[in-house]
Amino acid sequence: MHTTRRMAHALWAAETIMARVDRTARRAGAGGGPPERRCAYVPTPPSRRPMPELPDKRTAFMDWYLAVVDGAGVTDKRYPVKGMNVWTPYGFRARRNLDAVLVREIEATGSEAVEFPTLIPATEFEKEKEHIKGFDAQVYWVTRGGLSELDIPLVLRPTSETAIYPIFSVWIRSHRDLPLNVYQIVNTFRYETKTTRPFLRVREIHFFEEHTCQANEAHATERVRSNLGAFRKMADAFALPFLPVRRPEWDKFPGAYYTIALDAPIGEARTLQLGSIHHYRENFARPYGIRYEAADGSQQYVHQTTFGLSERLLGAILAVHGDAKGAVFPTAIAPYQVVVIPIPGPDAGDGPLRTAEEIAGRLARHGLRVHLDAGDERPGAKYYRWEQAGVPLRLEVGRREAESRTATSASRLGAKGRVTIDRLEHEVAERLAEFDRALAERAAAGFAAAFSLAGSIAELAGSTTVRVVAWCGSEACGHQIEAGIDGALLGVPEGPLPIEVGSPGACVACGSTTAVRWALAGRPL
RNA sequence: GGGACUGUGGGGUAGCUUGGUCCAUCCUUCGGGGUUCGGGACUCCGAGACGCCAGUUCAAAUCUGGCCAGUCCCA
Repeated sequence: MHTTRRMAHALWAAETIMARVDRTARRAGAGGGPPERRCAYVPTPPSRRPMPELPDKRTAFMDWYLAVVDGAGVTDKRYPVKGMNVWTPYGFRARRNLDAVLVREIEATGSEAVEFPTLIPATEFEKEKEHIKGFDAQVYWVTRGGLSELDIPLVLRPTSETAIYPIFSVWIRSHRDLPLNVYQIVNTFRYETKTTRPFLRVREIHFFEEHTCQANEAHATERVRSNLGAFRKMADAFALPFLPVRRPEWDKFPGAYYTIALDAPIGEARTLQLGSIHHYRENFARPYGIRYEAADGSQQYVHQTTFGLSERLLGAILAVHGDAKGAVFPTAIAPYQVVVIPIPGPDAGDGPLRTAEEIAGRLARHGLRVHLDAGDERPGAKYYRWEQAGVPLRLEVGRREAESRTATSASRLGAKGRVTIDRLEHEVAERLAEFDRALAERAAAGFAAAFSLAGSIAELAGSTTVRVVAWCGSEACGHQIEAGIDGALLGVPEGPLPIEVGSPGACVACGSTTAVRWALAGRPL
């Protein structure tokens, strides 16, 4: 069996992790520490060696990104299927925290969780012509059940429109059933042929998708706006600046009336699509027969929207916030918001450890995600490790601190200080808030510097920022712009531009002055 | 879809040209002992690999073929 050895490796890895968890659990049991020690998985990068020098983020972005992801210990890439990675306990904490923010914000807009099956009959999948054409080359097929061929093959959902809409058509009878706003967080599958990257391009996608049905086009447009508002709040929580952009016709979601992509610039003219919001009009409602009886007795098709996000959002957070020391997690999703490190020392006794335990216990009871690192490593090694892992705040307790009832604090962004144990909860909350503010400022500065105006096609060559260009809207001109930047015409921003550029004059491609608007051009990852 | 290249312990590698010196090198990692502990400690002992299948040969990590997996470039 060709997979035997690699599967053995995978099993090995699983056993290693389980052994580590057991060991940690045993230690915690013996020590009787705070509850956080029960599953204190310390992210252990496959190699700690290359850390003194990460590749340069600006000039070798992808090398840097892969090293950061490795060092953060959030995923294990050794699973023997390309593009399918393992979430480690540490990484899964980040994902769960991220999902919690998505759920909170989407439910605040009146959406409810559902879950549809993973497999879709080919007959349903093929109902929407444009849609199947868009996904043709990317779907996994299930053609056998046990030993027999299936009479109707099944697809592993690449997205769930065609799984959900047949059911919508029986759920919806009357205008009183509208609007219908539901979302699910499930895994979807796309057979990527290009190189896969952890979180950014994967074959098994951890997918958030909202599907809604509205009475008419205006209501659907309103839902798109509402989704955009919800995403703004999510992005705020992650300190992640982005720009909503209406994709050009040739780049919209298959079957959509229009697509609004949520793009984040990540340096050197590169952009990362964080998610997308689609207005389908009646394009799916017609083939799937999703109709309702209006108040006046007439039969109407619903207008649908969808809103999709994935773990790529986590990749973007790592990509945007990470720096020369490794990952940086905003407190909203940090697996551990605070790590407490006791510093034993020859004449310190057990004061530092006891004080560190007290601190960790109190912060945990206060509702913070805190980790006590009382392992055998030397303090310096722990500092490096938790910096790589992106923990926002570190508290150090040595002899001096234990004696003076304080802790030394060090923000992942560099700010050092001291907290007094009397006012521990309050002061730590303050430090975390400061950290989030500083992180947002740093990201905002990067965002502001990520765009510039290009007055001609020639100027696009070798761009190091995302370019703002005047565009007449024609596809031919769009492709000329794409050739000029060796990337993509991202589309027309929804709302204000990120930089002040006045009003557009003539299209940079054809020189036309009619229907000219500002558009963005960049190199999507 | 077309082409080029790569596959050695958990991670990174040396060895491959010219088969034998290889019960496979070095770093890291992992387990155990001891000394340590305020920015990646040291030391002693131990563990772990030639992608898979065939072929050639006295002898294969090394040569040949097929397969599998992956990377890059082009479309």
